[in-house]
Amino acid sequence: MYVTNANQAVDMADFAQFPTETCALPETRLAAGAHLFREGDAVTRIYQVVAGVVSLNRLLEDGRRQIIAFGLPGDLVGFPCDGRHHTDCEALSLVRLQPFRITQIDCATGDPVLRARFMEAALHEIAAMQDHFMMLGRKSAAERVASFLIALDARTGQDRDGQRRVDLPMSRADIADFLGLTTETVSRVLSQLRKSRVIALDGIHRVVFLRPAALRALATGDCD
Amino acid sequence: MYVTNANQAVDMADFAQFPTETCALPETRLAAGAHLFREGDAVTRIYQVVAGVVSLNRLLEDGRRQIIAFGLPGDLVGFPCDGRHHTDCEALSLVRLQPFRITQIDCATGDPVLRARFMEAALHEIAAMQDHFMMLGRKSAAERVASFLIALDARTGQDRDGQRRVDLPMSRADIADFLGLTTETVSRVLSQLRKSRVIALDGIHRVVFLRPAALRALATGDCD
DNA sequence: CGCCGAGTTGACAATGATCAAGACCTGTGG
DNA sequence: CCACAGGTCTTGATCATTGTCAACTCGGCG
Repeated sequence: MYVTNANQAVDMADFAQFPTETCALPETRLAAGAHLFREGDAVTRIYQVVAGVVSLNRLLEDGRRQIIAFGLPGDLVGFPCDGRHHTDCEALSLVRLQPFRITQIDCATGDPVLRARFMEAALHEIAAMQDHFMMLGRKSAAERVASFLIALDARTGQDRDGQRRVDLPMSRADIADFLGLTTETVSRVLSQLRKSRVIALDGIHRVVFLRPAALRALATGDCD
Repeated sequence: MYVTNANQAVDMADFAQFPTETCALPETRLAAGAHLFREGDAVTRIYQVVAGVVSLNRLLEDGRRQIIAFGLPGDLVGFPCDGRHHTDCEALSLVRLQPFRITQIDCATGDPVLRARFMEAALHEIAAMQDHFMMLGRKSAAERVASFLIALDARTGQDRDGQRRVDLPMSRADIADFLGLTTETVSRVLSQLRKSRVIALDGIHRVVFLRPAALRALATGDCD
């Protein structure tokens, strides 16, 4: 999952399920904290997240971390480049994944339907990453957090009592590493949104949208 | 072109030329400042840069700009998503481009060889963008500029008198919008590198690498 | 020669990072 | 069921990096 402009829905979730019957590999399960693959690993499978959340990470030698994307249900993770993974993939919760053999995609012997869907997913991935660049390069801390909440809501938000609410299945540190901020800054922005009654926090890992319009304005910088 | 870690060569340039004979469309020429396409345009062609440089841009309503990537000779630009372009594409110099019909790629009627190369290019694009995330999210201004010079050198650098030298075909503002900085900061970092004898500036648009090792150390943060 | 845009440099401000302390969950064991 | 321990989260104080605003220089071109 990447963060997009408020007015652009993230549509990875709209993808039709991959045709599992054509290449039935058993579902993989992963406990929170476990790694599915690491940067540099040879790619033999790609995975569609069925349930739970994963993160795609890159590390710098000195420990700085950037989360490239979160993998939510419906997302495809593990795009190869020259046969290798270019990120770590870590489970943030109990995760279920549907694996697909890479051989079914990258050569002429594979399934054309699967290959076409894979191509489509890769192009969506590129478009989503392009949106995310704008955020990392040009948006303020408040804009980033607001954009993140809106994007997450578009993917996994629920209606309850006429209010949108969204779970944050990841830690503040994960959010910070995704947005290019520190945990302290993420925490401060959330507190500020809470104090200004734009959101409410229902426990640490659930956000209720009190004034969605204000949040949208914040995300796009229209509040000035 | 994206900026990668210093130790990872940008390899888009290694791609075999696309088989132009299979779908011979005439080369497109574009003057500096002209737009090849804009965000939202329907995608009918994708293009391989033959000569010159283009930039792929995204804009925020308030004018903030992020350059997603520079398109250097060999690079493929115009990846579609749901049939639309998701960035503007602007020529930064006189540019020559080889167009390809999108119909040859996205459906079963297309050329399999071309489609495979397109797939490969898309996956390389994803990997390159992942590298760039680390820079925008986690690197300091000096690290970004140093990384940028090294990445550009890997693509278009020349040897002369035993020294590497690289042209900067874009303005300081373009570099800033690519790196998520301001023109002033880019200028200051370049001045500082010049004063510390890491680089020399041979005119505004040419950099000579005096101490490449120091530049590499700077790019990866090893200088501390 | 003078103009004009791009680039550079300086002074200052602001945003977000860092460092530190305290509060709050959550799981474990008595 | 409660107490404790360890991590996560929040909040405050301070600092550093980078952005902003402004002045000035440089280089190309009429």
